[in-house]
Amino acid sequence: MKAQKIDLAQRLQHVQDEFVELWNNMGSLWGISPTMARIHGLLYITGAALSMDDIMEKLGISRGNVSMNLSKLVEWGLVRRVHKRGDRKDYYESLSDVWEMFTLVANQRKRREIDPILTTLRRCKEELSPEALGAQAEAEAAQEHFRRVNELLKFLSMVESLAQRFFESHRGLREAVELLAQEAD
Amino acid sequence: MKAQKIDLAQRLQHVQDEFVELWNNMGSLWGISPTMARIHGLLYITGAALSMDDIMEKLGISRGNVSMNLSKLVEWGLVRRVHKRGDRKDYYESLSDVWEMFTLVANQRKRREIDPILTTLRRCKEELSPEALGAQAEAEAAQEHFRRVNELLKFLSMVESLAQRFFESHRGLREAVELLAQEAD
DNA sequence: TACAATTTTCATATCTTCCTAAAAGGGCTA
DNA sequence: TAGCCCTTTTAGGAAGATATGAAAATTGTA
Repeated sequence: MKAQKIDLAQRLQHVQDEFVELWNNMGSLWGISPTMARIHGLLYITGAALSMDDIMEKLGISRGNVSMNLSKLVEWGLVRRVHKRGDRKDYYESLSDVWEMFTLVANQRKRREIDPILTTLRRCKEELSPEALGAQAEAEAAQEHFRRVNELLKFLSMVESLAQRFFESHRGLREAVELLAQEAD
Repeated sequence: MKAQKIDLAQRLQHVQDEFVELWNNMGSLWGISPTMARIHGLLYITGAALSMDDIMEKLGISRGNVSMNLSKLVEWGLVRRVHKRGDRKDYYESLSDVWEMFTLVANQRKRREIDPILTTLRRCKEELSPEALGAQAEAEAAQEHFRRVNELLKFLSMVESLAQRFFESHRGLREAVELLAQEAD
């Protein structure tokens, strides 16, 4: 029986390592740094509230690094601080709902990356508009530029409005996915 | 009239610069390197077939760099080589359809990032299955790990099957967007 | 308030990624 | 096949991103 327990612990450990490594790679997809992703992966897979020391030890990274990345994770909303009575340490635990996590990340990225792009694109369009160019707007080159900026703007505006609708909560996301899945039958 | 033409050229130049800079930032969102993105941005906004020398000059980057990034762009399918009769230089031109470009990028990322993740996740699930763990599968920790891996797997499988359906061509993407937009009314 | 336990900050060090310049490669044309 | 023109590859270096560790700040307790 003892041997079995040790065995189990090892197996879990192994799966955890594999999972953390996986999350590490997934960081680039989510637009977060690898270490931040690893910490989150560890918290997600274990499902436990861990202290900084736990994390330092399990991932072999320094205290400062853990501290900085944890505070980013908390800021993103993927992880929250929890306290244990009679213990002065802070503990951290991951959200457990995959949909919710995904939605949070998607929203962050939208706000931080898509929105500024839209602003710039609108300005470009402005600068190429007939009002700004006057008679020169007739020029072939100007028209081509205008057309391309506009195409892109149309596309991204659409993406943005859908995101608005479906990504503002994880319920919205579920709804969207169900809708699409249904159609796929 | 002359002054106007010069003026127009300057304005277009300015918009191009702004656009290239924008694309540069967008690189991270698409998962391509900033320079690769800038080159593509330039080709997209000008709508012209440019030579390596043109690109080197307009973006101020070295020949080797342009060469490497162009070949990646061609590999991704975002840019294609074109030849001009009586000219030994290669020229490069971007796709013009925004939907098509987006679909290409999405597919690349799926293949290169999501698919490997799914493979790993399935292996993790395997290792945590009752078959692999036997009686130990009853342990609370094992069950929690299993549940979490499984949640994620379900989520990503769904994403993957939707992507299969809707991202395999840009027509599919349009279809999906229309469906969602409709529902949003 | 003083002390001890934690966490955060920040200057420094390390690592990775990207870029360049130069050399090698490939293919026309004469 | 020699010479030219253009492209690709590569080794090394520069810039940027990340991690570290120790000092400073914060927090809770007596």
